[in-house]
Amino acid sequence: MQLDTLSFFDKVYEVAKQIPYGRVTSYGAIAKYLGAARSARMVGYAMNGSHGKDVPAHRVVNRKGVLTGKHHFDGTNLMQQLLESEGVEVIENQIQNFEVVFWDPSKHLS
DNA sequence: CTCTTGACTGAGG
DNA sequence: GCCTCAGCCAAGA
Repeated sequence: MQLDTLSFFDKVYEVAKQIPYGRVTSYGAIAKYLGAARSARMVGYAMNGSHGKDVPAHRVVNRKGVLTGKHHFDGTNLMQQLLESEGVEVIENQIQNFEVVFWDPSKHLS
């Protein structure tokens, strides 16, 4: 995939789609992988437009493993349910065993 | 071009 | 560890 021909938003989507089932990553990790480590906010901002696409936005959380973006999903706990259905334990918007389920794109992708 | 908007992050207290 | 502040920067108006 030629990321250089895509807009920043599209790059984020491409990486997000690579997140394995039952794993999660952070906005900063994605940004870093894209070579824009200072644009973590943009990653989250980009996810705003991820609706309608096959982007697992629920697998992207902030560095603490907190579902900061759950408010952008339909229900109040839809994001949490999606994660739990994948085997990720979530309590009060906080991912449990975050270090275990964390998936770093810069380490798993070429 | 300028200004605003953030689903963030790291540093400092 | 928590809270607050400031820097970050792409996209859209």
